[in-house]
Amino acid sequence: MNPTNDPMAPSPSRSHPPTRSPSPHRRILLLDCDQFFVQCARIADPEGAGREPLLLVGGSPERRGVVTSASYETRKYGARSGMPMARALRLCPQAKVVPVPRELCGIKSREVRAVLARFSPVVEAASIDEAYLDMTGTEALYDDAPLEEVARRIQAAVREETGIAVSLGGGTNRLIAKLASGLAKPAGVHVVPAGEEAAFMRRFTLRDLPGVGPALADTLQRLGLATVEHALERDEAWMIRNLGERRGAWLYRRIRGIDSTPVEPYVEPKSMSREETFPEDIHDDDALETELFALATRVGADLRREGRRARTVTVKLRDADFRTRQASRTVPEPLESDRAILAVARELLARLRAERRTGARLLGVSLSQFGGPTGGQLALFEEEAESLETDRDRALSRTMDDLRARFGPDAVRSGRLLDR
DNA sequence: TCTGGGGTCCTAGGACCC
DNA sequence: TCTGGGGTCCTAGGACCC
Repeated sequence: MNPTNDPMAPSPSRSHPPTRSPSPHRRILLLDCDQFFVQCARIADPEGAGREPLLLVGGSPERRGVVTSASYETRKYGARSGMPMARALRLCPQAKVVPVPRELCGIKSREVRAVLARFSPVVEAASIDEAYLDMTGTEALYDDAPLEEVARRIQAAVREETGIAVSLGGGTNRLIAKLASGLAKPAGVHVVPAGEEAAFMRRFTLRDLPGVGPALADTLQRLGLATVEHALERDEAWMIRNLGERRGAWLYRRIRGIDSTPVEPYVEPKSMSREETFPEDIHDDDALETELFALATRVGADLRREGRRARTVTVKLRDADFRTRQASRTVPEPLESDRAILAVARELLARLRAERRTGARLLGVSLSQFGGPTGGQLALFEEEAESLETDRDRALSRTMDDLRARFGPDAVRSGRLLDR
């Protein structure tokens, strides 16, 4: 099967400028900032972090932190992002540990995106340090230069204007671009020509594929499959029999380099959350409620800042033994006030605590189901909705937001919003 | 080794409706 | 009395990504 003839591929028109020679396939780039948080930490502190090759960016071991980004030099010792900082430091004791420079990372990320916006009208920020660009139909803009040449221009512009070193992968779809970017690092460009997708895929292990994590890799290993090469020998029916309808069909396409997922400039968020891992487990219910209050008001402020309301509140609790449990409740009328969010969250936390009473390692509050009320059932629950949140609650939360905006986050010590 | 914080998507069962 | 199928919503848990 030829991935470039994928009938699911979106038409390349959209808002693109007219093109002299419309290409029969898409041209997709993935830009990935090299060790992004390490680069930001070095820009933030040129004299300190900037001069230290052995640099680990992330949470301190005392706070049970993990590595957010490990410098290339520390990776030689086995340090990796996502690893507990305590372990990374055992592997590389000479390393300097610095916290993530959050604000600067946000600034740099926006700067990079601003550069990319000049190169394509279709840019999707996949994460703080990654973006997909759909370059389909922009050939004329770049004098029909090959995709690789365009990628190098983007790379140079980003470096010049933001000081951030990036790698780019390119191909006829997102999967190919993503895998190619891995080969491009550090500070390189790798473009897979149209028509060579299937051959390109043969070099990877199954675990290399985005979407294949430890669990699926394990399952596949038990089925006798470790590499793309191996998996290509099985037909689709075999995949579906062993992995299920959806996953089987998905993997069958994936190992052939087929991916019709479009590049989407903006996707509405579906949830927002705040959570915290405590330096030490919390056993006391009152202390836990104090943390719940802080988290609920933070996520509530986030919600109102985005002008949203939410119908579902979820409380997440991680016990001392790392078992994670959650409880959620969906109400008929969307909420936005701290008092209402907190009222639901307290009830959910009480339920989780009643089911299992051990030390709490992590607590989180998440909001989802944004938007209007459900139809139909509305009348039935009007009274309950009214008791959950009143105009007065909403007004109070907005006032608090204003005060914090004017006088700082600690301006208002709102004692017991809990009790009205 | 001792495991962050912010997300997305999928599955599966039960309730409820037609 | 016993037995349908499909759709949607809600809840809980898990996999996965950066």
